[in-house]
Amino acid sequence: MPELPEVETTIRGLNNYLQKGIIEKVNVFRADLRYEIPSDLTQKLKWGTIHSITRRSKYIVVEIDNKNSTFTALIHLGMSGSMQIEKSPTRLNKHDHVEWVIMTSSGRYYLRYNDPRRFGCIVMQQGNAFEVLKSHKLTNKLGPEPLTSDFNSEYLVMKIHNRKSSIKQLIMNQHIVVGVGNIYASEALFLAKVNPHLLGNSITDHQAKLIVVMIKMVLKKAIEKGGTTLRNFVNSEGKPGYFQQELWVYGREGLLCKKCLKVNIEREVIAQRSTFYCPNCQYINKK
DNA sequence: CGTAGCGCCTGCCGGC
DNA sequence: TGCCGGCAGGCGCTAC
Repeated sequence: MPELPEVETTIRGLNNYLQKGIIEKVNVFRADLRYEIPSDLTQKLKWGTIHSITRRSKYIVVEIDNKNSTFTALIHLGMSGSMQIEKSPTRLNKHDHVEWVIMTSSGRYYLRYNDPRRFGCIVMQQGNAFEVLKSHKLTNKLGPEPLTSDFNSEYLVMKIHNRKSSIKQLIMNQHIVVGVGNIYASEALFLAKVNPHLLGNSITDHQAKLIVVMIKMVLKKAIEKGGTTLRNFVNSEGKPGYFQQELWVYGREGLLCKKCLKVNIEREVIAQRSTFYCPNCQYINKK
């Protein structure tokens, strides 16, 4: 579920409360997520200090110092995950799988990992965040962050110019650029006026420039709005995002295009994922 | 190497 | 009311 803006919103919330916190206890209620949570996680993290909470791609990256060693946890929210902070040990919600009890200078907090579908994961490896991201199988082949200058149109053209997949699939490919998921892929292509069916090898330099600009723009605006809440995404303080009000095409099948006001938004399945576009604004010019 | 398809799992919604 | 199909913000694995 969460794409880059929702994960970014989540880590900003966590950093508001948990900086330099000490992990007093870890409770694992259910370990069978995408990968089994290692059974020594509890013991290894106990009395560790949270050194940093950052984001890489859609992973929440938590670096923890403990005695003479450093560990880094990579937390992925999958399709339906979220993290929430409670100020008191309230009753657990359904699908709360892990809880960290964290003591900070402003008090004790209960951080819960909730994930109904359990497509998310929590993995941990010895080393600091940089070392683990560079070496871990899940993160060592990731493409550039979309909001950095490493992601530019020259790079994108280089990665897609000989690809036969659709541009929609390519911008969702985390080896090409990270963070773009199913909502923001449709939105960015709409803003760039590029039809999602177009193949990578047919994208012009001009279109690549627009795609890059629009990916950056849509992600930045979504972060400002606290992300998109379709069903149940809430940030770490339990509040929803507000970007769904600004969506041009996602989830608007059969509704009038808000830009051209001429035709209805269409939904088609591309690579097993719902794809929304305006057949007028994103018309394919066949020569 | 690139591409296509499957499967992991729970919940919700609409139609009958 | 209940059952069933379809759908859901991700991504790794496999086969070709």
